[in-house]
Parts: sequence; structure tokens; C-alpha cells
Amino acid sequence: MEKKINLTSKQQEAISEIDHNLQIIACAGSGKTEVITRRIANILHSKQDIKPENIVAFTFTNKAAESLENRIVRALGSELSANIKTMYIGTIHSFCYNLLTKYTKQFDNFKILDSVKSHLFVKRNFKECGMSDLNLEPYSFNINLFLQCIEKMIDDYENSDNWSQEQRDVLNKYTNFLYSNNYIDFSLIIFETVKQIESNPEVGKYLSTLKYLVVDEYQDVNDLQEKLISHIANYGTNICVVGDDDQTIYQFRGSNANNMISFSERYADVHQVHLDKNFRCAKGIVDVANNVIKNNKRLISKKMISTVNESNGNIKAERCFDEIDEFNRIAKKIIKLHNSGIHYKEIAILVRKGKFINSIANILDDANIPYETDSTEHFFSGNYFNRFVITLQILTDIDKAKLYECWKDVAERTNFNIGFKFLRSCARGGNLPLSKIIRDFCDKIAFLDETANDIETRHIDLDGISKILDDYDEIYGDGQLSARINGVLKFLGTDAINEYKYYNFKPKDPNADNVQIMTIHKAKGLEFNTVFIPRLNEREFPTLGFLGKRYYHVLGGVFKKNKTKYQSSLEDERKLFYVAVTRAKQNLYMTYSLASKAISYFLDEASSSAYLDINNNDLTYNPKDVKYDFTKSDGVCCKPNSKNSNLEQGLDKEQLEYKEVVKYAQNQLIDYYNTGAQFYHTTHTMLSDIREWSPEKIMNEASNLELI
DNA sequence: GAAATCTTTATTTTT
DNA sequence: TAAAGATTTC
Repeated sequence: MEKKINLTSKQQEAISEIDHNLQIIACAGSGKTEVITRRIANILHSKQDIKPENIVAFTFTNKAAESLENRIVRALGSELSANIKTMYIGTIHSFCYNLLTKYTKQFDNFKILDSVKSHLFVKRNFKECGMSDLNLEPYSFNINLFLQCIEKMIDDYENSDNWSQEQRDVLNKYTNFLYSNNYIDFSLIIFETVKQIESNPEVGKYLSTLKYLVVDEYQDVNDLQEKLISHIANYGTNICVVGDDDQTIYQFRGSNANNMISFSERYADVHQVHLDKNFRCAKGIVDVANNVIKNNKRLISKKMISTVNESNGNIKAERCFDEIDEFNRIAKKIIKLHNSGIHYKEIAILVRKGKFINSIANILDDANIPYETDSTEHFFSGNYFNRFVITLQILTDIDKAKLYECWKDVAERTNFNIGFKFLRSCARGGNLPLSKIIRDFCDKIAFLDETANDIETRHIDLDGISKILDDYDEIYGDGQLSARINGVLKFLGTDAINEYKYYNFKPKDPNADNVQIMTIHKAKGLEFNTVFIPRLNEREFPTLGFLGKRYYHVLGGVFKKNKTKYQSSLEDERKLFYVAVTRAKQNLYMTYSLASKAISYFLDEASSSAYLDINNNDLTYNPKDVKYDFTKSDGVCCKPNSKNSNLEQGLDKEQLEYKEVVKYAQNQLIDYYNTGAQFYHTTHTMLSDIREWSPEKIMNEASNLELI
């Protein structure tokens, strides 16, 4: 957000409040980072005894930390920011890691297991980690499920008296085995830090030097993190929390908006400031967002106000045939916008589910629109991934022709021969790290030849595969080469794709002019001139969610009783929609499909805003040209007699079915199937049969009965 | 035509 | 594990 010269009185109030605990309730686009920045600058300017090292600022991500630090440096000027590095600006996790390594003997040279390495570590030592002691059936090898259980137990440790003895044993087994191998995971970092604060006077001494703590994105803090914050507050530290309970979107990780709501009750002497002016979004966009979020039961009442006066913005919703049609229309619209002078990088496509990113990317490829995404699915289906896999295979099964076949378009024959010779020598003996083998091979075949036209992709792909191989070798590096190759090939074939799903292999280039495709979660805190939100159908957004065996099925007991704690509700999905909408400065384009499920509730709710222009009518199609996939889920329609039916009660079967078929028809193939619905009602022909018919047949049958 | 049974398929992600 | 679609059985 550009720097605002004129501060509102509320912003000024927050910046000046440095003597009491402070809660800033900041709506989207309210310039909260600017306020935090200036407040910290204000502290350093007006309190001579406060040094940067007496201030701590928690951010949600490392990226956010970096940008906050840059802004503080700018705000302070060169003299005051000289020892800015002594101020802690970063995530809660790194803060805790620093404390543990600095103030404890036990953890002073521990390594962190991130989610990928945890996976590999547990896979290798599943018995020692206690995995076989939990009943994960029928998924006894679902490591993610096991790790989920561990994480929830750590979060809930306070109540461990209410767990079964077996569960306490499993957690002990897991932590002890990690610690005996000099590893710690992310949940344990905070857990152990809290323990240290409670017991280690050295840590207490350090905390008492902290005079100011600022917590950004406070609405997404979980209970363990909140405990840490309250411990710090006990040392007399001034606490300032900033957040918006309407933007809590990480409840599945334990984000607890109640922390936000009850802050002023739990902390002494709290001053509250509401920043309700949105400097980002045009009036219409704010109106749409307000009209949707008002359907949540909100405990902190507020109403966001747009201060953008130049235009009301363009807010459109469009009905499309299906998913692919939606993405094609988006591509067309992007070309139009770009021709009218909007940069690609000012355009974002925000999706509820990561799985759409790939097919959107393919369509943008076809339309020659440059884009950027950090979905790694793209990496695993990319040009070079499979070649690396084959190259690794060659190490256990020498096949020169096969190898040449896959590299011949990028390698000269002579270079290739040198590379092959090298691979053969690796296969014979030695124990080089796998990433070194691949890198050296690529070196020898001159893979990173600077004249290659896709040189950037080659660099990214080689870095990506190296990272995966290094992660693998960190856990399995002591094995025989052939065992490691077989293991890593298995990992690459199945688990790696899931484990690296949201990992950014590719550093973002801020100067590149690319359309941004990402999940809404990733768009938190960002803004774009134009935002597209596709797939606004029921059970897509809001998503159906909570399927599959979950941690509370495994753990049962108190975990089952409190399962809603991490479950996302309709209200949580609405918050996510709210976040997506408020990323847009000027243009907001939403699409939904006719040929799948019913229209999203949220689009319905948004339509109570006069600014939303819903285009339901321009859908012209020739039934002969359009192939509908009736084998897909039919959304609102399900068999009333089904055991699992979730249809509302209180209607008789016929009413119920008629209601459902009309709803189905309205949402799907309006004209033809509306007729189809009447036909159903009159003749009692099975709905499933009608859905097999062509539109022509329906029209024909219906006219025989004079239904049209 | 209804009921029972079988089959398929299941979010979001930071550190 | 559980929802919902598909298929079979009665």
C-alpha cells in the first residue's frame, strides 16, 4: 500500500498510544502495517530509555517480517535504525527457536524438522515415534494423520490429564525420540519455550528486558502462541495486538478468534482503536464485502467504510457452463484488461482449492498470458521433473539409450557421454549426496548452458529437485546408494507431491509482469487492481470439507468432544470469501458454473449489494455443441430414501423430490431442465433417467404432455 | 419403485 | 471416516 501522508485521527490515536496495552481492530486495507511501523518509530523517538532491543514484533510469516523491517528502517531514518537488527522482528516460531538455542543446553544445537522432513523421519522410524501405538486403521501408514494427532496433542497438552494413558505415552515416545536425534518440530518449539519461560530464570531475565511487544495478525494466533504472549506480558511488557476477527482463516491450524474478542478482558488497562476506513477497495467492493460478512454472527461489531472516491469499482458475477468455461472466460477478460492498460501483475486469480491452479495455468498458457504461481503441482508435472526421475533410475538400472532419449534435446552427444560416464561411476561406488550426483550430471551435460532459452526454468527445476533430494538424504543419507535410490523414487512417486504441495520452489520476482494465481489463504495481506474468484458453486466455495479419517477419530475422547475447535464452519468459509473480495482495489470478477453444483451462498448474499452486476442471461448455447457431464455430482439432488441423505425433514417424499428437481433444474440447465422438472413431477419418471436425456428429448417428451 | 449395497472420493498451510 | 453417487437387489 502506498504511503499515506495524512493519517486519520484513529490511526494517529493508535500510533500515539504507547503507555497502555493496545488492541487495534483493523479492517482490510486500513493501513495497519503503516500504523504499526509508525507506532514503533514513535516509541523510539519519544522514549529515550527504550532501545530497539527492548522491542519485539511478531509477524505471521517471514515475508511479512522482512517487509515490516524495511518499513521501520525507512520510518526511523539512518541514525535511529543503525542498530535495528537488535530489534526482534519475525515469526513467533523463530523467536522461540532463538530463545531455546540461546538459553537452554538441551536445545542449543537442535535441527528443525519441517513438514517434509517430519514425514520422512516418521516414515523411517514409525515404531520408535509411537506411530504403531495409535489406531490409524485403515490408514496405518498415513503419516500425515499421525503427525496431525501429535500436533493436536501438543496443542492440548494442558488437558493431558483427560487423555488416555496410551496417548500420553505416544506423545512422550515421539518427543523423546525426536530429542534423542537432536530434532525438534514446529509445534514443539513453542511448547518447549513456554515450558522454559515457566521454569528457567535466565529466560525470565531476558523477557524482563522486553518493554514492547507488537503482535500482527493477532486473529490467527493459536492457544499455545497466546499463552506465550501472556507469559511475556507477565514481565510487564506493553502489549499491542493488531488484527481483524473477520479475517480469521487459519482455524484449521488452531487460530482462535476468541483471543481477539476477549483480549480486553484478559489484559489489564487495554485501550481499543477501531480502524474502519478502507483505503484500498472501491466503494462497491467494500459494499459487497459488507453485505456478505454481515451474515456472520459477529461479536465485535463494525462496518468497513471505503475512502476510495475515484470510482465505485466494477463488480461482476458471471454464469458459465463449467469449470473450463469459467477459466476460459477469465483468460479472455484478462487479455481485455491488459489491452486497456492494466499490468498483468495487478491481476490475481484467487482459488479456494489449490487443485484448480494447474488447470487455470494450462488455460493461461494456451492464451499466452504470463502468470506466476507457487503451486508445486506445476513443478511435478513440469518439463524436467521426469527426466530427473529417470536419471536417478539409471543409477540402479544402467540403460544408456533410455537416458539419452530423455536428455538428447538439451545435451550435446559428447557432453552426454561424459555425463553418462559420471553416472556409471557413481553407480559403482562412493556415497555422494543424491543432489550432488544430479547437479554434477547436469553440469557435465551442460544443462545450465546460459544460451538455453528456458534457462530460468532449468535453474528453478534443478534447485527444486536438489532440495527434495537433500531433504531425503538428511533422513536416509546413511543408507546404501541403491536403497536410497529406490526409496527416493518411491518418495518422488507418491509422497513428495503431497508433501511439497505448498512449498515455494520458485522465488517470486517482484519486477516480472505476471498474473498471480494462488489460493485465497496465500493472498492474505496482498492487494490487486483486479481479482478473479472462480468456482463459486456450492461445495466448492463454501467447500464441503471434513471428509476422511481425522485426528479426532483416532484420538477420540476429549479430542472428539472438542473437534469443532479446528473445524471450519460456514462462517469461517464466509470469512475466507470476505478476504478474497477485499483483495480487490477496483475490479472484482466472480464466476460460477451451470453444469455442476448450485450457486454459492456467498454470491447470493453478495447480490444484496446494488453494486454487484450478476450476468445470468448472456448464456447462449447450442445443445448440440455442449457436452454436459451428467455423471458428475448433481449437487442439490440426492435420493430422499438414501440412508445418508441430508435432505431437510418435514416434507413428504413427493414434495421433497419435486423441490429438489426444480432446484436442480434451475441451477443447471435452466430452460430444458425446468421443463424436465415439470415432466418429472407429472409423470414420476426417475430424475436419474431424465438426466440421461438430451435437451431435445426432454423438450420432445414434455411437448407430448403439453408441459410447454 | 424403494431399499440395500457397493464404489469413489474427500481443504486450507505457516514455521 | 463419511458423504454421495452408482449399481444391484428385492
